[in-house]
Amino acid sequence: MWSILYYLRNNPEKLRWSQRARFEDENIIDIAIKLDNKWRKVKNEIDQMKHKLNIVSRKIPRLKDDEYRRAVKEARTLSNIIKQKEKLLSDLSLKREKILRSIPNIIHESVPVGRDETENRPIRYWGKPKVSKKFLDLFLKENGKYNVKYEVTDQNFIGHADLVEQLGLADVRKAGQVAGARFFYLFTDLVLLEMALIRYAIDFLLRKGFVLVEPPFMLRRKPLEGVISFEDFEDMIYKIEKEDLYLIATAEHPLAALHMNETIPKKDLPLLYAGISPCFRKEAGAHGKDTKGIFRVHQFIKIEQFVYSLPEESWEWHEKLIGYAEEIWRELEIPYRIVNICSGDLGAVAAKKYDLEVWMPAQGKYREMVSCSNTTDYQSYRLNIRYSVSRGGPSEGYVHTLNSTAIATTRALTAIIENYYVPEEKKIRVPKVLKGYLESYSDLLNVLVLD
RNA sequence: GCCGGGGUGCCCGAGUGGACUAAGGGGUGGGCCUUGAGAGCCCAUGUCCUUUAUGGGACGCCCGGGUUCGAAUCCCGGCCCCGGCGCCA
Repeated sequence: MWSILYYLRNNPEKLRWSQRARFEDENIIDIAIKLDNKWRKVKNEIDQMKHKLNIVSRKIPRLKDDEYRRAVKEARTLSNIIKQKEKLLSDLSLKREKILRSIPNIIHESVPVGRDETENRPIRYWGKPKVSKKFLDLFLKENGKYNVKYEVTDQNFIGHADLVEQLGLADVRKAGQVAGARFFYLFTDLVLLEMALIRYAIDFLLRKGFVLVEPPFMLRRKPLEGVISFEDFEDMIYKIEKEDLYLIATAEHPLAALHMNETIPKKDLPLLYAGISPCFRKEAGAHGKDTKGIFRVHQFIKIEQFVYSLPEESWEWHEKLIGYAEEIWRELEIPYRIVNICSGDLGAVAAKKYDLEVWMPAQGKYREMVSCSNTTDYQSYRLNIRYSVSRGGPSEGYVHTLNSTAIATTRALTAIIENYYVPEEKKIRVPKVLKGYLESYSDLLNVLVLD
């Protein structure tokens, strides 16, 4: 049974608590309960009337003359009453479904309760960030109370936006003229580095047992509604004019839709998919944020981890997915921290979310590179994805779905650029794990150095 | 884009206005049989509702409307798939 409906009928207090933790309307739960009860009552009434009608209707072909006419008349009357009542029911049913779907995912107990991103909780650190003196206070204020090693330096780091321009790696200004803000042209070195990142992430996930998928880059509204919430539509989704098609904002969307309306045999779970796709985002809710460079852009390429799991295994998988992302960033040798996103900052879809934030020396901050969510049955309910004991058997419940970034190219590039820039040489060193992918181009590289 | 054919359960496939069961086969789960396996036989195998019943009921044949006492079946609109033509990286 869908968890929202289960708790609505058996333990509504849990839903009220979740709503409170999210700083969202608690009354919606009681409205939903009332609507659900009313709907069930009316449905039951109609079912009984339909039963009567079916009995009359079925005997009609065996009747003659007066009996026949009487029965038809009775059936007609019943039929009309039912039709009227059904209008009420379909109305109720729509309202009920709408309100049920508007309830955000139930937050997990381990999610810190907090109002906004300032209350997100760092849970572990890796690496030793180099902190410029001018950022030290800020750094300590945010991270000082946690177990973090760091190194104070006199060095003044240059931001990636300035670097790519100075080194001729990208042209954001020209892209602005031809496409608008938050677009970019990347040139040889950066494109090759991007390709290397992609190849690296793909190879990494293939070794972990993921099935590599290139999904549709556009989706119809129906499947998209199953994987994102209404706000997401407004804030991030581009629509194709005059068609029922939307550009995907991440491979998560088509990967979740891959098993739409299916019942998956238990023994096939978990299903692990590594998606590769471009991602298109309006970034509508981000005016003025990260306007320079290629940190926050309208399009990028992303390698995404996506898992369908049994409900009882999804929390284990959540830890594994963030673990894989961490492995990737450890291998790239860039300091990071893992943040447990607090209740108020959690989107409607996720029950719990970890961000992996890497150290950006020029900003003096950790910045999000990876977002790893357990969406439990939020998406699987909407997309009708269940699991069963055996192939073709009756379903036992909804699967859980999880998603996590492996590598989002433009962001990963900014992290590499800032962390691997060697000012004395005006060069960018290539992380060890990527060298193998770039060796064959070594004589063509202008700014990247393989050592 | 145009013309033609099609969409039935987990799969194949019958059914073109009314049998209180969507035939039949396959798959899957369980049982019987067997020293064990296989074969064979039996049962089960969509969703929802029902103040919980070895119970009862509604719905379900691509989606949405309509006609009818009654629709998988007839009508209208949409989506998708296959074939042919056109266009095309």
